[in-house]
Amino acid sequence: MPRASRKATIYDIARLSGASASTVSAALGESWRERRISEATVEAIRSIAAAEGYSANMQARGLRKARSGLVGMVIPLHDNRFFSSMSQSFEAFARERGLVPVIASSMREPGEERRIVETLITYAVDYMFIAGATDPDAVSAMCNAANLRHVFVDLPGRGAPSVVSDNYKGAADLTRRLLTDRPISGGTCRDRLYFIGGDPTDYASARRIEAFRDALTEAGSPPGPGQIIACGYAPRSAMREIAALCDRLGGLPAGVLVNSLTAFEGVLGHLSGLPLEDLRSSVIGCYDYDPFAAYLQFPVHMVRQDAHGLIREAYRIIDQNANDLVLRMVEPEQIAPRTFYDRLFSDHG
Amino acid sequence: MPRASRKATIYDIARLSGASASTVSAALGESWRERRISEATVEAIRSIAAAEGYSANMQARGLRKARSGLVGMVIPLHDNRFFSSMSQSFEAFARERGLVPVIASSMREPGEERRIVETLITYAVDYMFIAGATDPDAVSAMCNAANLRHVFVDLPGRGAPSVVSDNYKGAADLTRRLLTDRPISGGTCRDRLYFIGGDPTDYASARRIEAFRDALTEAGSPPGPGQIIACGYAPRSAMREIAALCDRLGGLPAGVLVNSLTAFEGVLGHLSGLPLEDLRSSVIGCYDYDPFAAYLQFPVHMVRQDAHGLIREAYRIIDQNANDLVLRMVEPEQIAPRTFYDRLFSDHG
DNA sequence: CCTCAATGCTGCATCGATTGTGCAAACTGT
DNA sequence: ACAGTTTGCACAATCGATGCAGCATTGAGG
Repeated sequence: MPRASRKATIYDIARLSGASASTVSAALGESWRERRISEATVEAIRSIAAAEGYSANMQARGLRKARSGLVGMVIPLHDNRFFSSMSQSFEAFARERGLVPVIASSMREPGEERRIVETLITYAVDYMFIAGATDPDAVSAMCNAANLRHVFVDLPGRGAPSVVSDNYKGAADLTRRLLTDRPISGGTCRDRLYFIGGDPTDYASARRIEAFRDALTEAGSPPGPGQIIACGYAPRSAMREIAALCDRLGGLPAGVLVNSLTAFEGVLGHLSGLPLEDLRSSVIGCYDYDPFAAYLQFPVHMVRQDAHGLIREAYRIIDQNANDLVLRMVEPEQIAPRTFYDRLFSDHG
Repeated sequence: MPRASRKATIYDIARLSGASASTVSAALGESWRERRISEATVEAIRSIAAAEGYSANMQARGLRKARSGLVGMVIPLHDNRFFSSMSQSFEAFARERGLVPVIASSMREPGEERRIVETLITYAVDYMFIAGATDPDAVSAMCNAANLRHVFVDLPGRGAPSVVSDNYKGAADLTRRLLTDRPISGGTCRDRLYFIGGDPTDYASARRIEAFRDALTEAGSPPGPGQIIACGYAPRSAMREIAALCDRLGGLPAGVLVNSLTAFEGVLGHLSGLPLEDLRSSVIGCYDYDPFAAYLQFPVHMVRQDAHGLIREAYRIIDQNANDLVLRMVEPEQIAPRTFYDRLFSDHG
């Protein structure tokens, strides 16, 4: 039992075993065979190391080998179903490769994002994923200066391979589902579909808005100017906007496509104050998925993005050492109201 | 612009500035004043470093200083509202202190937990938080061997300071609320409250079960053997158990306290198949909080744990350098059905 | 008996940053 | 003008692990 407060080093093991530090290093690593250390010596050294509770100092190893064994990922925030799923997958794949994941959240602020990337570079992460980048070009510039391989996820960059959700297809399919449920009937504003939430300068939202527009146009009723209300992600502003919309129209419109769960929280804040009858005459869709939102007083069509698939593809790009500027698409999944249990249970057991 | 693919080091800056490496190191750090480097030299070195895009190599610094600037946290899983909130707070507090957070998930497996702690130790994290530890004693043993300060969160350990949610108070208050809503009336089994979900060997669940039992006893109706159904956290088993219970009783009981959101997903799978009338005659509580779950077809009393407060206290213990075996309690918050918006908006805006 | 090769290991420089020590030059006071 | 102090910096050791180059042994072959 090591009585000292300091951790044992290879020098301690060397002293205890009578071997040299380089032999200890080789014996504890993979290279002892090619360095012609006898099996007996290796065994002896290993048992002493185990007895001393030795474990390598990654700082020293990383310094010498110029790699850290760390993989970095930047996400906008932890406290979000989509991104925390990405974290979970990111970590699982990292462990599979014997790497240690470091996940940092940028709060969607370009400054914070840059600082995080800087930090990860100083820690010499072996490669990096950036999810929902706010300034992909700046990130690529920094990574290239540091010779660091990186992949953009969920929001593409021009400076590196990217893996994104097929926002266009997801939103187009969702819009078509809403239209099937509640076909565009009369010509009044109340008979139309509305798009609420998100930031039109945001890549994902822009694609979804485009799809919404195209799907409506394809159905013979291109959206008017007031039909797309990209009021950001905050619940509060979504609540204000849906209330204002209902005021303007004199009631709920035929359908609402809410862009993001946070905006949906706000919309719900308004809807929950309405009589159930009103809700039943409208159709609600939400881009993104929450199991409880699927169980509301009224049916909600949802889209579940494939966080695991996005990360899988990102790792695949890294594994293949592919540096060409690919833009890979991963399809989201449509979730019909109140049917998630079948899927959930067929997945897990 | 640095043409090489390698990152600039202090030696590069030293060469370019005509100063020595030690002067560069001092100039770029905090110690230049006490090392009596002239302000002019410092400025010159800093501008060259900036031009070269220099940033320190943390592996080298960490090796020399025997600290890494990393803080570790182990959580059971990322993909969970409570724990991802903890991640968010953990990261914010870490940044406030100029540290880099490393968060790893143990999947509630003791083996994985040990491996993660080992890994964090090899990366020389400056201190570590362990949330929902599965084997706190083993963790403490490893940390002590490595001379690593650590704090247990959400589930206490005997080997280090701990910060936990006041599970007893939260569950007792929730139980009393349910009793207020639906006072124990007749003597039949259907007129009672039931506790569903969680693992009785788990610290948090055990405390909650104890509180449930005490609150019922205090109300003059101690729970019978079948009234506490700790069937784990999986939605599937919770769904099976609530269905079996309703079968046994011939309908929904007077009230159900569901222990965890995941179990609640399962319960909901059953409840959603029942007529709304049946639900309205029962009262539902859930330990843990989800904004959408607060908007179901029927009122749900929820408990929101104070993830931010837990982490704040954990950091406070670290900051105070307090190593005595404190067990600090953080109170959860009761959330009445459908009232969360007031709070949400008063928080954020 | 001597050469040559294989075996099993050791020594030493190295990665990049920090820090204790030392040492000129400039400056102060007398 | 000279001792003593301050200023401003350079040198070199160090952190722990790695890997190249080399150096004794031992054994085989002629």
